[in-house]
Amino acid sequence: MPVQLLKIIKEQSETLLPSHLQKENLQDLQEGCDYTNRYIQGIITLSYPLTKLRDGTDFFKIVLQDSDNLCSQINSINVLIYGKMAEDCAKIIRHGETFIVAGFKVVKLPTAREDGRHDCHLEVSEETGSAIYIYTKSGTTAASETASLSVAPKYVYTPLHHLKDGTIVNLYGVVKFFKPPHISKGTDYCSVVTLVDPSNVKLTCNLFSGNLDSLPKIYKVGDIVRFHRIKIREYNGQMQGITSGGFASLTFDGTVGAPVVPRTSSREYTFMDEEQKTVEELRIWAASNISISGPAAKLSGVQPMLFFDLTCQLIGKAKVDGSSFLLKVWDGTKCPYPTWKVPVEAKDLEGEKVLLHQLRNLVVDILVYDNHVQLAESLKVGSFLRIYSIHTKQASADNEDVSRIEFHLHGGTCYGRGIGVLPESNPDVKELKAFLESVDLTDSQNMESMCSMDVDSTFDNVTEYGWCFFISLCIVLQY
DNA sequence: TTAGGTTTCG
Repeated sequence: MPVQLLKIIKEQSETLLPSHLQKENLQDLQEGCDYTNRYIQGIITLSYPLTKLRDGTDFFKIVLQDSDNLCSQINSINVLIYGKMAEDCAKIIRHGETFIVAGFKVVKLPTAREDGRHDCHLEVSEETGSAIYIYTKSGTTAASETASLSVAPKYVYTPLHHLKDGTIVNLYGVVKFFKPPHISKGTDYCSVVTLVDPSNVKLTCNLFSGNLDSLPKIYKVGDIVRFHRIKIREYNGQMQGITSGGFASLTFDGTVGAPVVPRTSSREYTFMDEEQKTVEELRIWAASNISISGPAAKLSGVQPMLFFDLTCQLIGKAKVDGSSFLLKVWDGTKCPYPTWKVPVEAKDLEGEKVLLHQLRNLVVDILVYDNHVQLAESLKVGSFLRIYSIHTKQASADNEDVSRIEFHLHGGTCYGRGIGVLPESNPDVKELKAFLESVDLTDSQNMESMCSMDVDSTFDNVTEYGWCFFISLCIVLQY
């Protein structure tokens, strides 16, 4: 049986291996030595597609990380598997699982590696007497002829002050700063996240993915994240994290006492009591060590010349020109200043016209620029957003004697400037929805008549449309 | 590859 799936019980994995096998350290591997009765154990951090060599031999390559020495400079190694074993392994293995190989050959590479991996690789095949043991999760019986029960792999989490250049690690952190996912200048979405932990070390991570959904779902400073398989590099004298193959994340609300429910796009993830405890401990630490009082504001609290984060509902949107896009939003409160209206062609405006008119004194126009345009175009009317670092600017048009407040989301991502879509399950969204449903639109009309400075009125006879508006509003708010 | 935190052309 070349590839065996083993059942492991907590830490006692060795007892299930043949007794003649001795463990070898990754750091001590040398070309030319006899490893017939030695084994290397590690976590699978990367695997490549199964291929065939020119002579028809199956070939499968994986990267193994030494889970006992996560902090050492060189802690991973390429494992090249040939023949039947390659085929078997390709069917069975998953990232994060523990992999043991015995009876391998060590081959030194001609040039030094620069990616933190060992300068040798392991060659493994049935013909040379190799044996492979995989600790797999229960249920993954795909290609196994043997019993295949086991516990989930045990992950090791590195505190932020123990990170070393060139390693791939798992870690927890509290979000101190973040840029919501935005389109990078390359091919992927990018999110920048700065974490801290009780060691008081900061780590800025550059996360990239072609799939928006696989980046962490961070909504506010103070959220807690768990990253798996993040690569650590030194940049400008500081450690930096960057996504590597197999990167996965969980995000938790950072509020003490809130349910510990991970936000993730992974179909499968491990999350046990121990991890729940870690999240709860980090919440308590963060409560007294992180300032989460962000620049959030309601529209009723905005002032000219201010940057703030707005949680709101999208009511309408419109193309303006190639480099800017209009979002019409509300949060149920009224801005104390007259606000600008961005002129757009009626045909370019998407959104329920009746509702837009009904809410016209509560809706504000936010003009987003450059890199935010593409994301803004994709937003669905009715969805809930958090727009980060909106700039309010006071400006008066030549033909008006009153100055109006303009809302801009400038280009770029400084200070986390960007747009995030919040799910309906988000506590802030639930609160906002309840508030929006309670807004008395009769009052809104009254406010209009009382507010002499507000000159926006396309047509004033609202009573004529009253019931129609009310019913439409009820329908929209239902969704 | 991309970004690498530290606000604004509009």
